[in-house]
Amino acid sequence: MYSNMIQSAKDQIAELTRSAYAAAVEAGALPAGVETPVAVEIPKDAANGDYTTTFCLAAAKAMKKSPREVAQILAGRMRFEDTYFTGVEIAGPGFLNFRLGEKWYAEVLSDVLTLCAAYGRGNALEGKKYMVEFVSANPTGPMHMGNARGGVLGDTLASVFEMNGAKVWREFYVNDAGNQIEKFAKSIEARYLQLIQGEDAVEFPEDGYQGDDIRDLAAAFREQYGDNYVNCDVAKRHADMARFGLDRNIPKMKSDLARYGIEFDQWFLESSLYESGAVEEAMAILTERGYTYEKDGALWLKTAQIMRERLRGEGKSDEQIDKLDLKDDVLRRANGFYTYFASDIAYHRNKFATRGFDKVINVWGADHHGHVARLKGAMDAVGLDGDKLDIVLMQLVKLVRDGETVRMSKRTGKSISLSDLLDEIPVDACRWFFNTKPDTQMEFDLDLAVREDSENPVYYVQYAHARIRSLISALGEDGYTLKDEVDVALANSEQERELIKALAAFPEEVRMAARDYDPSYINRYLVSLAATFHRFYNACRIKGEADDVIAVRLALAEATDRVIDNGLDILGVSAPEKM
RNA sequence: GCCCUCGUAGCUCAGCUGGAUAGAGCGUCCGCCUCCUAAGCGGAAGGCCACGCGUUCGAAUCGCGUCGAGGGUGCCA
Repeated sequence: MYSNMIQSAKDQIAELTRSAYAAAVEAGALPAGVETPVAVEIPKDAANGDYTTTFCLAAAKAMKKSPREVAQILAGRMRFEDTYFTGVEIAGPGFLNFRLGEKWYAEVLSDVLTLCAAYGRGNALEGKKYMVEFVSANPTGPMHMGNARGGVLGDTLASVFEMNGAKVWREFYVNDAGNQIEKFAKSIEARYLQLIQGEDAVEFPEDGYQGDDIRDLAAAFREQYGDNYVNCDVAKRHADMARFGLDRNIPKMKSDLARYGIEFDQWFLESSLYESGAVEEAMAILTERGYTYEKDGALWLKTAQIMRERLRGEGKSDEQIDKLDLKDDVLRRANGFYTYFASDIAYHRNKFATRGFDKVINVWGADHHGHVARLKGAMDAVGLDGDKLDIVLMQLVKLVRDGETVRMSKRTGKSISLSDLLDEIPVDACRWFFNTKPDTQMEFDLDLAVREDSENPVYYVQYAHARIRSLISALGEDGYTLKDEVDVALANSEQERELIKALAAFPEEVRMAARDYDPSYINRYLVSLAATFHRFYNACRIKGEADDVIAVRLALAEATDRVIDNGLDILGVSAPEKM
């Protein structure tokens, strides 16, 4: 059961317009064969109707008449019985403006109250198996602001897909293999030996991880194993130290993310791809398909050729492609180790070929953008469809306090980690603020996020919810509860009509958030819904009115509350009863 | 050099597949509680939509170019 009353209204106008055109052709008033699509919009100014179509402006030329003439002819042939509309008027250069009738308002209200928690759901992605892979932070150290933003964004995006009917899998890819793990092990090793033999006796690797967290791991390792690893096989020492570090870091990441309300269906280990032979297998397929070659002792992927094929498919000319200066990529280094790219190909092949996802969305930091096209191309090269993989790139987060950029934590003097942030900012505010449009650089105002007042949009929305709860309970004490039947015609003030229209918009916002991979539609919508409610609350009293007026206004308040609840639920922000 | 993202009010940002006088919040100024939560509401001021050319009935929106900001440019992940 779904409801999208905006879409329903638009569909009706398109239908009304098309049949009016057909009738006009029949009568010989307009030429046949004009296929201009009927675009339906909601005018910014309600004075121009509740809905409008620009069909006459767009089709006039092909019909060899002025837009207003076309409008005249069509308007005269529209029948509004059993539609949501009361009539049509011609305006401006040739707009057809339609006015909603009671039927539409009544259906919106009853849909919200009937569907309850399901109101807002859509079927655009019905039956689709989606994966959202996000955060996937390097397990060699603490997570940073970018991971926090990615975590919230990915989690909310996943919820948005679910609301549109998809079956969604949330996944964290753990880079527990390869070069950086070796570096991780060597860093712990150096700190461990330094603890025992003195700082100066052991040189710290030049490209090692400098953070205190590595020192802590080394100390903990020593506490557990004493000096046993001083004279030990180096390979074993590295392996055991890496294992030790990961076994501490990964649970920490899980618990840090859990503080943000983020839970994954799976933590997928990169190492498992090596253990299962999936990397070898993917490389074999690429080789078999003729996309690899060996040079300088390394195994290379013919990225330039693959990308050329892909870009040609997108309609790019050879000249444009030449300018890109495409280069091939190393899959297996001369030292015998596979690159990250190689395991990533195996990983994404696993997502599609082994696990059968229809669509995979990866949330990445914008600094990875150079990798996007290559990975899509590599999917083509292993015989899959790179277009099933979409990457959401997020720009960086800039923390601001007192109008100045903050790079370091006050407390630790280090770059601010995801858990540091939560020590300072409530989780609701974090989830709200990080859920911004991914492709814009984000300024996170620490002063604003902690403010518990009207300047903070989280509280503005939560306040609307709390206000409604208290209103409803006050009415309940007077014996007024939600009725099955109310007369929407009594809710005919401007504020009431606007509120119902706002309620009707929710499913459409949920749909667009999924379409554009941008869950911040929900944030903006909720602020606007809350504002519409506050205006209604101010203009329309409830207590003390006639019983049937109380009934319909109470229903409006209930419905608004329901929608705010559903919206906040998608965002993972709480909806307090009292504030 | 080349590629990606961005440039809209003092600040943070909306503006959907081109549509009617360019929107919101914050900040500034002026009002509104004997009455359901004033964490609210109403009003005022504030814009060459970076700039130029083009496409069209119509451009903040699409195309090309210039300038500016951030990111990337791969045997790192």
